[in-house]
Amino acid sequence: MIERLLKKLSRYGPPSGEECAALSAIMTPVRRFAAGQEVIRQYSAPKESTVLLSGMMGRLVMLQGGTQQITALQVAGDFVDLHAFLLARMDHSVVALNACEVTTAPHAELRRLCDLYPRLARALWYLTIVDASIHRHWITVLGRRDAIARAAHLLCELHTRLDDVGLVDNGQFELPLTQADSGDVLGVSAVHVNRVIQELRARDVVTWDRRRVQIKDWDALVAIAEFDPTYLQLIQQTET
Amino acid sequence: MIERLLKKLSRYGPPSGEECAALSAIMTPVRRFAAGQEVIRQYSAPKESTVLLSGMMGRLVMLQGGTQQITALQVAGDFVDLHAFLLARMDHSVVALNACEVTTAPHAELRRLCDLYPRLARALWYLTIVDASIHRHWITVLGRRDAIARAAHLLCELHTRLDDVGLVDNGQFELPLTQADSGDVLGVSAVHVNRVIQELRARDVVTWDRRRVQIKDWDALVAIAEFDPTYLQLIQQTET
DNA sequence: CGAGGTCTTGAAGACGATCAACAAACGTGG
DNA sequence: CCACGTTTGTTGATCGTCTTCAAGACCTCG
Repeated sequence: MIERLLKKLSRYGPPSGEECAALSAIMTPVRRFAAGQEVIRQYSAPKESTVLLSGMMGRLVMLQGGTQQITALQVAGDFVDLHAFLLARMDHSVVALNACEVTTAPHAELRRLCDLYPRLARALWYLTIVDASIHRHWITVLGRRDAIARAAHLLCELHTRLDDVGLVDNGQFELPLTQADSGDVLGVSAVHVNRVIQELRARDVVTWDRRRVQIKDWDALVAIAEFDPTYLQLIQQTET
Repeated sequence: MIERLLKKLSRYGPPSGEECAALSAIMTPVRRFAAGQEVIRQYSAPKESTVLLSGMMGRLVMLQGGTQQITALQVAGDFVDLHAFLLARMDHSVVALNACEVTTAPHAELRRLCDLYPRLARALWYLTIVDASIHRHWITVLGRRDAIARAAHLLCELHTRLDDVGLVDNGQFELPLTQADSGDVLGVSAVHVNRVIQELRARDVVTWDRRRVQIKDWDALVAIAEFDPTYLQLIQQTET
């Protein structure tokens, strides 16, 4: 069930069969969420952490004045709120962007496993650190790049992350974000997202129609985004 | 020596005397850095992690075209690059913003302690998660707030974090950032930083002169920044 | 006292926000 | 299966924020 998660964990150092089995064993039955549903509520204090099995979710912060910001996107195999394992309260909500399947790991069980298997604990820790690396990267994207580079960057990142879990088909993948949602990710208005997409289309770099993206010129997209996937930490680590 | 760090760690759950002693014991002798010095080089693979004892540092990413972004500021007591413990390569450099004192913890020793003391491991993990929480918050600040709110937010955050380690004196603290540096934190040009500071001065909210900031109207500053310190996680956690 | 860094100011222009209106796609119920 | 309402996407016009460039003033430190 959680193969995709185990694959990500193995990037830090393959967990033993025993560790994999132990982690799999504490997972609760699959639950489903419809597009738009709130999976985790801001300010709540969950007693379990959620693994996304399929679909896409966003971490959403509501601001006064009705504006909102999506601080992260989660794809299949991500441990969506592993940080809640150690943090008292959620500082954001998590919403399903399309139909999603999840399973959860009770915090008490996680704690037991972390005490028992220090290397598994570090592999989980590692996941949260990769998350932080992605956050830092988006700080530079939002701080220093214009709208078209931001949009291109989003597509590059999602292409790479989705490809990693086998969800890219010939340069084509599902992007369940409306243009308004994309604006909340990129920190620009929905109208401007539209104009930027048109620009990308005009340059024959991508097509982006009805929640499906097709990359037509990867190199050009990478150039616009100044994309360097290092920060995604998709290469194998070696415990020194 | 690392009292400030231990205090931060204790927020997750007071480490035992044994854990504190063990952590203190692996720390290397104090090293000093001058303002402007590069403490950790981007793309390097450090074999030890750095604790900032005094001074302030910034995590800096260089971009093509000569622009740069500071993705985080570190204050006394911070474990500056604890994430490097688990990450193969630094995706950014760390520079001293004023005269700094540091000590370091060799990764091999850290690993040994984490195997030995699972609760200490979780407290360290917790530190990296608070870092990520701060990153997420800055994503919303950069994505959704204008320049004056960003500047006010920076001052609010630094006031709160510095106050936490006893470095605020009557609303006054040292901010060793030039206006150009501040621009690299806030994602705006140096010129605009200047204009925003003048606006804050004109509104009688702060004085900010020669690396010293004096908060004159905290409530007004908080209002401009829409500052809510929850994300800094400065309240005591309780392990459930 | 001179030199380099930092701060300040002005003017011009780019980028993106906002508002408003309409078109296209979607989904829901009759 | 169509009708209708709602959501999403598209376009144009106007306006404000912030960038860029350039120049001068002010510190600070050797």
